[in-house]
Amino acid sequence: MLTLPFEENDMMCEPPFGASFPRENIGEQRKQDISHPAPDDTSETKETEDDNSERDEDERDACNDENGQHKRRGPRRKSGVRVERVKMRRQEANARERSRMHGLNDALESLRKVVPCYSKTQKLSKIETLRLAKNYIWALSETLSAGKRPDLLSFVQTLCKGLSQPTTNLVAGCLQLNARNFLTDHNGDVAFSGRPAYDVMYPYQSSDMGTPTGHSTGTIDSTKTFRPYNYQGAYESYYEGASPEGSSPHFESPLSPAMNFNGIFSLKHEEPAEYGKNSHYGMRYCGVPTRGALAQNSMYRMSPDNHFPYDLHLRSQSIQDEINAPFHN
DNA sequence: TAGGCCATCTGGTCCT
DNA sequence: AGGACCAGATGGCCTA
Repeated sequence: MLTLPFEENDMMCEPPFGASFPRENIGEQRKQDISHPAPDDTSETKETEDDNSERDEDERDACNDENGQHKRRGPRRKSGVRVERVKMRRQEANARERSRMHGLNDALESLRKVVPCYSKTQKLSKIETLRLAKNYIWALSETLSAGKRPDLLSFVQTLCKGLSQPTTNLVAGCLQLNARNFLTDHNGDVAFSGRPAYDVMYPYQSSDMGTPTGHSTGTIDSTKTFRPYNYQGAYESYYEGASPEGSSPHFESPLSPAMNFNGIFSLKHEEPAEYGKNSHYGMRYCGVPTRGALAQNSMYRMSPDNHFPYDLHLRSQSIQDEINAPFHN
């Protein structure tokens, strides 16, 4: 049984109209008044109206029965069949609608996994996911057009534009968490200690990047301008001697987030098994470095010594404080 | 308890 | 006619 019995649905839809009527959408009420004849004092559905019409018909039948007896006429029976069919179609439509919404939610979940902050335990709301995704695209575009390495703080501030305070905190928390992987050196510059944040969150086999599963667009080909970059290999080799994860979160997963850049982003993320444990959130640096033409002025360029593509300027004070500053004004 | 978020139902509209 | 899409309504759940 996919839905509640029809009668129950009717009951659900029969609260007094005035009692539940919005709230704030006066303008929409006008719109609704145009498209929907205003119900008197109920929000009965069309189906209930059908039922009412049936009842009315019954009453008319009863009234028209000169003998004072209930008479069932032909058309009445036909109407019952029709109503049954309407009910069935309505239930089928409900099932389709549920399925459609599930598909939409699946897509949204996929989106959650490729935006910079993902937690299985503390999911971003739908609206925040969309906002963050938009900001993320915007931030990456800005960075690419700027042609230089982004400042982490400004990058995150762009990410957090328009986001709610809780989401901002979450994103900032992601960065702070992963910022622990970075230690400032004596010059105040940033040196990386341990695996890069991305890698920490998404460990994968080096070979996976070359042959990403799913919708990879980046065939490794030396003739191509862009080619998928093997984060793992580069970072592992570069930070080989660095301290291990230490206290940073470590997620064991054979899954690989394939990220290829071929003029467009092609992101693939599969959820690490350990993801979300201990309330850890992942900040993934989804910029894709190349060794080709783009690399010339790109912040994604991987220098010969394989520096981390992001120039991280971690100040003494909390990143989160700075990010949150606009909210306190 | 109020408010936010979500799933579901529902009817309207558009398209095939 | 029927399906897809959309938006409004509603109730449940959760959290501050």
